[in-house]
Amino acid sequence: MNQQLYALYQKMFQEMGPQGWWPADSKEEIVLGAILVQNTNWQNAALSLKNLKKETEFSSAKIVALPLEKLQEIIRPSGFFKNKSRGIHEVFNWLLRFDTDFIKIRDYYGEDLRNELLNLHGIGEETADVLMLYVFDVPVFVSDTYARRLFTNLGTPGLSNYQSLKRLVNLTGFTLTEAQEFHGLIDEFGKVFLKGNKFSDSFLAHTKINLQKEEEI
DNA sequence: GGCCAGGACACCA
DNA sequence: TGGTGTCATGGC
Repeated sequence: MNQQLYALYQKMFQEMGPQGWWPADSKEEIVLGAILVQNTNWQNAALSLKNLKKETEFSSAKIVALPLEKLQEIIRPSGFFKNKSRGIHEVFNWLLRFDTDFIKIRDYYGEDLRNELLNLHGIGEETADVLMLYVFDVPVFVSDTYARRLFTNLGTPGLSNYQSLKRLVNLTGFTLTEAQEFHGLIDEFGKVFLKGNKFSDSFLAHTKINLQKEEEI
């Protein structure tokens, strides 16, 4: 376990409290939200989710049965509706091959689950990790933009893309709940303190973490 | 009226 | 492997 990393998590949790990510009533809703929120804000994703719930009750069979044009119309508020509609159809067809049984899917693919997710159209590195963390209950690190900006501010150089931070972080020793909270805390922190260079005003202003250095030791 | 928000992908060198 | 253009909406 990386003590610096866990100490950071504890400090953020003490300051900000539990974030309760991911906000949803079902695993299916999390899958949909994860795709719909790509490169937009949660408010827009929520509009599409509201439409989808009204139309399908988040039933896998009903979602897959929706004509592509109809699905596009329903999710229009969250943007990129052509790409996202294709992704939703592809992912839910995949889920239906396992009767939308998420435990069965995780047990079937095991260590290959993340790669299997990446093979689905519309699921990239970040969304794959989000699904691992909140849908398949695997304690992984989501190395998203806010995470990279946070660790850059904390003193880790060279975080130019998703993999650059992802490969420096492993959450060994974190429970599932802690890993889920960690991602929520990082993103909520980002919304408050990483816009307009307000990091120096935050409670982490004097915290230093160089994960690269840690890796070399 | 431009900028940004809880990215992914095709294409290129 | 890594960089760039494109996809689109809603709120400020």
